[in-house]
Amino acid sequence: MTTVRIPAGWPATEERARAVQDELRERVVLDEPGPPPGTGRVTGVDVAYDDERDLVVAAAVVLDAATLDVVAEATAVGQVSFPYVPGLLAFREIPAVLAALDALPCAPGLVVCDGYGLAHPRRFGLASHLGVLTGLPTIGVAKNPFTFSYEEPGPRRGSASALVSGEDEVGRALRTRDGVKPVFVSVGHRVSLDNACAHTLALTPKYRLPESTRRADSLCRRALQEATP
DNA sequence: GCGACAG
DNA sequence: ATCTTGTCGC
Repeated sequence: MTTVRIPAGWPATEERARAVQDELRERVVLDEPGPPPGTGRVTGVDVAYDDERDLVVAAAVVLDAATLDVVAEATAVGQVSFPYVPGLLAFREIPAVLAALDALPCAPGLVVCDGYGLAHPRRFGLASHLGVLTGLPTIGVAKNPFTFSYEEPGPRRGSASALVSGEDEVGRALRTRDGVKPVFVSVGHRVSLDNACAHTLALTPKYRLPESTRRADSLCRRALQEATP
């Protein structure tokens, strides 16, 4: 397990963090379709915390997109770099996620984040931010609708409806399993919304959440246990 | 002003 | 995120 380094100039206040989002937002690429589902590699990233010691552990798990077999994995531990503030999640999670991605022995391909991308108060969520910093194609798959509204999609797997912020469609509520609560998909960087949903469906042959995030979630929890006496 | 609010 | 056992159902 490698160690997290907090990037130079990492914001220390909410005001500065919002300014960074407003600045980096300009660099998001939204006009690329992204890699075709079922090809190449897909990497799930997730983070776990120990609030007692202000510890954070991130995991990155690389899957073969066709078989969903694990190809590689890496973890990173470090000190928490920012409190949890709705809308500023990226500043809490990204340093650890970057360290885990750096520790991988191979290229990650498409990165699937636990959270949002475009669906964000300033249109620059975790997935967008990670995409801009790494240049990698990214998407966000969240478990909750955050502050957004949506119409309940149809009951079957594959049904989807718009995730709405005012006038804009910022993502999609996507049913990944029959009769189960939808997930909330949004674009991060260099991937279209249709393609992001197709990837999400390809990653959910058995469970509600993408196999990538399930793997990353269990790995970072295990690693946190081992890092905590 | 008050409440809600990804993880 | 995290605290947490058993339990209902395929």
